[in-house]
Amino acid sequence: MQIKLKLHNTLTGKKEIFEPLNPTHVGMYVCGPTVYGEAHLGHARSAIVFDVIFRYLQFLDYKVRYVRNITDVGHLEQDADEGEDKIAKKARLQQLEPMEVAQHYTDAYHRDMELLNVKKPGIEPRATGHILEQIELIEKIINNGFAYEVNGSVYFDVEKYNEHKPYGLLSGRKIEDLQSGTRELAGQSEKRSALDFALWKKAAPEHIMRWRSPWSVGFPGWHLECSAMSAKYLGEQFDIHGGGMDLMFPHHECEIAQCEAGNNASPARYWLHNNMITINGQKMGKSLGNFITLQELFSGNHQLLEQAYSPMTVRFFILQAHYRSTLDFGNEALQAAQKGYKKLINALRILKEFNYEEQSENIDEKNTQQINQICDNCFHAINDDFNTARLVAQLFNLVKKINSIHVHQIALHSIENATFNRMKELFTRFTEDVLGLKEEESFDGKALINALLEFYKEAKAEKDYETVDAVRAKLKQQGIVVKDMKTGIDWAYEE
RNA sequence: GGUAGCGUGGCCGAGUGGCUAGGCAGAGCUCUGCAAAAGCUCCUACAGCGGUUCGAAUCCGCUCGCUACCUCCA
Repeated sequence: MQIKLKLHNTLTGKKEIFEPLNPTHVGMYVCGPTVYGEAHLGHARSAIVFDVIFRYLQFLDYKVRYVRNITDVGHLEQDADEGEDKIAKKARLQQLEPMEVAQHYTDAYHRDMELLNVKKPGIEPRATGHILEQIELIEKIINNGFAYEVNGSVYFDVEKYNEHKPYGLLSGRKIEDLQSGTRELAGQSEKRSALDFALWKKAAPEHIMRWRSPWSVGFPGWHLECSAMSAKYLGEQFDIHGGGMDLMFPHHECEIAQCEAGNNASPARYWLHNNMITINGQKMGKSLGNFITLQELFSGNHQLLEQAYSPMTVRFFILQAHYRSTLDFGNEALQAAQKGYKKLINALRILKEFNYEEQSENIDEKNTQQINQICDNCFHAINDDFNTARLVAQLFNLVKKINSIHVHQIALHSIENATFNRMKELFTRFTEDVLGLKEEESFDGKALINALLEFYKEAKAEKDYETVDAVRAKLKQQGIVVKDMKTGIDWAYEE
């Protein structure tokens, strides 16, 4: 069965059949986090959405080069002309080296991503490690006449660029509309137009993140890193560029302009944007201060949280919605996700234990046909712009079949052998390999040992030595020895 | 103000012209020492008003409500 993968391309506003530049390889670049704070639910969504896309492309046997950057030169805060680097600001507050702050939050991000079972990208480049590449790109843009230098800073000339190629294609904006929407800062700006953006900024004396360049000692502009790093690792043209919808304008728009102006090529063929997480219908974000960090979610330590939610619950919650829809946070929804996740994972466990031996002579045509249909539907769902919500729905249809087989309402061997194998393979691979859901052990091993020791104690009191020996043997199999001491019963790891 | 989008059953959330998504919650039944799990059944909605159509949640128009982007943000 061959259905083509379709994806929604922000650049065209349409669903298109995915055709990579090279039929066997895919290059994908996703905007990663700016590491000046703890990762929150929004970061998780973006990471998980593109993780699933990465996983599914691999499932389809593409060789994928996945690049997700770490932004450790912060973007400018507030107005460009008086901006202070976010990382530098945080560093001053905490009396730390900027790189120390960046490292701390990078580590925190990695820790959270690992908990969420997000695969590591193939390359995770840092902006500070690619200052030279950024300088080179600026030089190309200047040489092509699309940037100008003022007092050691370099700005991108949006109007000039717009004469060459339309600016605003990605976000559906027209330069006239943008111009009417901005107000000129009288005399304060070095920029020729309010729409222009910085490629290089001369550092003020107190600015602690600084590098030498042909123009000044300073730091690169807000959008440059992604252009420089994607070109370096994926080439001037590659297949997929992803990120949050909030990055569409101006970040991705500027990226396109920079690449066109410097390399004369539109960087990505397909632009994918995930929608926002909302909280009471309002966007969750750093700027609004209404975000919930992943650590708070995992620990339940937040005013809005009624309980802790495990990483897999969070992952499942995100996958139950399509990535281009907003997803509203709520305790009720998270609790529903928790139950749903466990239902799915219980079925997976059962399925793995089925032992199909020999096909019976009486084939259950109806169920065999239905299972095949559901398997087909799984592909239709995921191939339709990575619709994980529909895929999950189909997997739950299989859960019903799996559970019915488990309680012998459907006879295992009445399902056609090939169909059973197909179900087993697809259910497992879609759940684990594509959706990235895994079994999460929610129990406490030590509590279980203590529970067993209760029985041990009771049996001993009743002089039921058969049970006593059995319990001791079972625990020993797990490398636990029971210690009968005068002071009470205890256990230890077997030495 | 400009641009884009959204409004689906108690909750979350798919669906873009006919073919009851799915999860959670609720009700009943089966199973069962009790309970749970599981299965089956039920609850069958598309903001409002008009229009197009044999047929609309789905297309068009209007009205109401909400949101996002235009400034850093996943």
